[in-house]
Amino acid sequence: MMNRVILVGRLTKDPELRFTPNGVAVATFTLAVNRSFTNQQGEREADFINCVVWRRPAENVANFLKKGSLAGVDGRVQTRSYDGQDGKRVYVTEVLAESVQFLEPKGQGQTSDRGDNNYSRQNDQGSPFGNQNQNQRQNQGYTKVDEDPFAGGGQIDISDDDLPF
Amino acid sequence: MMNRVILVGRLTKDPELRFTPNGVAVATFTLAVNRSFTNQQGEREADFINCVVWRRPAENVANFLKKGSLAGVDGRVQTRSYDGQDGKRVYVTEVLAESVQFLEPKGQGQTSDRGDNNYSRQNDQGSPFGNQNQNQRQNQGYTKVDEDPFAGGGQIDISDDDLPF
Amino acid sequence: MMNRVILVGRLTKDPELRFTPNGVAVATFTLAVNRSFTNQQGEREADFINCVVWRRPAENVANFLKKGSLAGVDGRVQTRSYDGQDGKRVYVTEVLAESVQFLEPKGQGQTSDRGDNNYSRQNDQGSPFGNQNQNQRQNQGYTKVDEDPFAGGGQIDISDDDLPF
Amino acid sequence: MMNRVILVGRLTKDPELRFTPNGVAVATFTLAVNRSFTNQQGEREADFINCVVWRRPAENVANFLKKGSLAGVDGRVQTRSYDGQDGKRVYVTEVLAESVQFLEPKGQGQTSDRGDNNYSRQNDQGSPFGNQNQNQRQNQGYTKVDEDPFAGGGQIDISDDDLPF
DNA sequence: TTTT
DNA sequence: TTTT
Repeated sequence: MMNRVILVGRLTKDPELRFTPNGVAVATFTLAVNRSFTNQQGEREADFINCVVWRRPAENVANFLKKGSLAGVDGRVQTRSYDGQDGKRVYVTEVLAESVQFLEPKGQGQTSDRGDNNYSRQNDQGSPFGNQNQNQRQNQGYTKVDEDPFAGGGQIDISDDDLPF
Repeated sequence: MMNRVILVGRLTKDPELRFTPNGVAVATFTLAVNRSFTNQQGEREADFINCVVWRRPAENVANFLKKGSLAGVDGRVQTRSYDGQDGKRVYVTEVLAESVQFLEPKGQGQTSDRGDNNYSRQNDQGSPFGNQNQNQRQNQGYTKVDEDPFAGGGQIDISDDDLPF
Repeated sequence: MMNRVILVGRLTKDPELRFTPNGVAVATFTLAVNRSFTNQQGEREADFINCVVWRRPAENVANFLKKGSLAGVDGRVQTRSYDGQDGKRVYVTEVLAESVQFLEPKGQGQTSDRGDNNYSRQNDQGSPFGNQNQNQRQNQGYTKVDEDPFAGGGQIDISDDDLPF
Repeated sequence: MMNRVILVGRLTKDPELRFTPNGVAVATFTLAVNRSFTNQQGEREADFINCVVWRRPAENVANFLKKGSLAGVDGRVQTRSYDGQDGKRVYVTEVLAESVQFLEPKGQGQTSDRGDNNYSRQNDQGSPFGNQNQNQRQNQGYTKVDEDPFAGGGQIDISDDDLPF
């Protein structure tokens, strides 16, 4: 079994940083990756790929990337599911970034690599995108770190069972 | 911009082969890729990744792979969206397989590689999964190739605008 | 069998463009890819990876990349061997670039993708690095395209048998 | 900077397991990866790619893989150089395997993944292939683990400076 | 015999 | 509901 994804693209908006109840950082962002070919209408389309990154690299992403930043992701494809508000199961496919590379001219040389720390690969999992997948409108309960990461209730909807502790 | 995915896993069920109104073959299948680590409960989970493949390799997939087959995929992450039956937009992330490798002991050496043909990369796109992502139960309108690939109305819900003609 | 390489790094010097006797363009360059970790001495090392690219993308590489350019490569690992001048066999491992991405701020959006053309994957092979691997000092017989690509004798030391004709 | 390689192929011979003076295991093997296309003569060629793997996965490789085994490698391209016996510098390009997947029917589910341990990515480096690259004939000074891994002098020609201690 |  |  093998599972490897490499992406280079631009953030569609600022990354979102959240924390689990245990204080583990997790950042989410969407990469727009322009296709190398044009469609029937001669337009160059893009894929908009949701990415998740945990711990130290998550903090680096939040600190160094913003809307429009060029970034590279090395990670795996991850699937999960949850019960939607209308009662039916929703399936989500996203990219778990194991390392994130900052490719902006000024940010060059910056790396956000989980290989720099001591966390085992087992740690990188979970579902920091809200239970709405690409629909993150009702995330108002979550706290972005640059606002108040430890604010009461500023938590992510991941049970501790899914977390690396 | 770069976008590359490599997967090795097993088909969760037989692949589905369909044809566009213009007779272009497209196969869909889901790969179960076991994770290399265990979760909090010590269980080894898997990711279930939807894959799409077009034209000649699609036919090879339909002919040589079945539920449980070990296969490798080299392709890209692709996103698309459609209007769900409840009126809200549904976002889908899947893998566009550019080549599929048959890794079964007997099938070794078999390849389904889009590089063997003359189609440009522009051709490989579209959305052969029904409009339900991992929920393909109501695909009754589509024709599986091993039933009657050219049956009247046996078509895929892709507008011709999305197709390589 | 699967074989996929993705690199992002900087050209160590200007790419070299040559032509086969049949006029097929081939460019070679070396990517310096900084490692994401430091060595025992706390220094960040790099890998210097030889890359080869054929035809249209080769010309794009020669036209748009130069020493220091940030570039992404999507390709395969390729090995070949030849008889060295001292009579013993020399083994070479390099990267056959199937597409090259220009990641410089000004060059953004520029792509050199073999998927844009009609060449089959079979075409991308051969050994445009001189028979000296990383030692290209005696390339004086080869003609760079911006000098005179079709000058008499301005050829690459590849037999026609290795070429896509 | 990004550097990722994924290979699936067969071992050309039994892997070789050695130990550094500090007792760190390192295995080397060559993967034959058949190309997906044929050459001018209609023959299907292969690339013969040298791979290196460290520590626990190295021991798993030595224990579970042998000549002819189907294996998958996820790693990076690594270059190094050394002074050849004739005084000139020799440059080597090989694959540093970060995880190795056993794809044999019986070995399925077996994984040799460095993500299962606590070693940081910094640890995975060095040059366990003899100083002859693809020419490993005079390795008689190294000790294969299944002979006597801790025999006096059974060491690898890596200075401690290159090792993770 | 190397890039920023 | 998207990036340059």
